[in-house]
Amino acid sequence: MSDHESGDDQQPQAQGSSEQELATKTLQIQSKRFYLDVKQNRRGRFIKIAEVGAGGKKSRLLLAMSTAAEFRDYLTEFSEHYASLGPPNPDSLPDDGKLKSETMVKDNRRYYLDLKENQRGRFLRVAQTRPRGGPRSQIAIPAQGMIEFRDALTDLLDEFGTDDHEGQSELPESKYLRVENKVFYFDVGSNRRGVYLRVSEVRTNYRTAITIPERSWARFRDTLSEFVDKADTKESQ
DNA sequence: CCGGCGT
Repeated sequence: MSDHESGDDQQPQAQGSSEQELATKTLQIQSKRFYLDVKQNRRGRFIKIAEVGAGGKKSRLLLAMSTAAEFRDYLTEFSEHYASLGPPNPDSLPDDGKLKSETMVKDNRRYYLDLKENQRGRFLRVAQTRPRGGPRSQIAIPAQGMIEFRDALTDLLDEFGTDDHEGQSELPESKYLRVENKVFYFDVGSNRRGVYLRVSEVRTNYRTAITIPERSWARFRDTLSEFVDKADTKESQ
C-alpha cells in the first residue's frame, strides 16, 4: 500500500486489479526521496522508480527487469566516470551540457541516460520516451547518490531476478510506410487493457493517430481486404 | 536545503 501510487501507460483508465507489488525500497538522496517498487502484472515484471522532490513534485519511470539490470550496470559506469571528473567547471562543459550519455531500448521505449551539470551540481538524468512524441517522463539522480541507487537496485535484482517474465512474446518492432507524401508509423504498445497497434500519420505541422486493439486486428485486415478487392475489380473492368 | 535549459 504505497502512497506514491498513480496511473501508468497511455489513456486514463480504471484501476486494474491484477497488478501486484512484490517489494519496495525507499532511498533518501539529499532532498529527494526515491521509491523503487518491484511490480508484476500479466505482461511481466518490472521496476517502478518514483522520485518525490522536496516540494512534493513527483515523477516516475518504468523499467522492465532486464532493462533495470542494464541500468544498474550503467550506474556503475557512470559513477566511475563521475569519480574521475575534476571539480565542476562551467567553462569546460560540452555544448549540450552532457558529460556522458548512454541509451537503452526496450519494447519501443527509449531511455536516455545523461550525466549533466548545472549550477546545482552534477546529476544523472534518466529520461524515458515513447514513439511519435508520446509522453516523456524523467527523473534526476544527484550524482553523489548513484552508488547508493545502484546498490538498492542490485538488492532488488538479486532477489527478484533480471527476467521480465513476459506473459506474451516481445512486442514487435515499429514499422513505417511511405505513401506518396505521407508517412504512416505502426507502433505496437501495451497497457493493462491489452496490446494495441497505434497507426500515426505524421507531417511537419500535423499529427494524427488511431489506436487499434489487438483483438480487432483481423477484422481490420478483412475490412481493408474488401476495399482492396472492390478497387481491384473496378480496375480490371 | 534545493534542483535539474522547453513547445
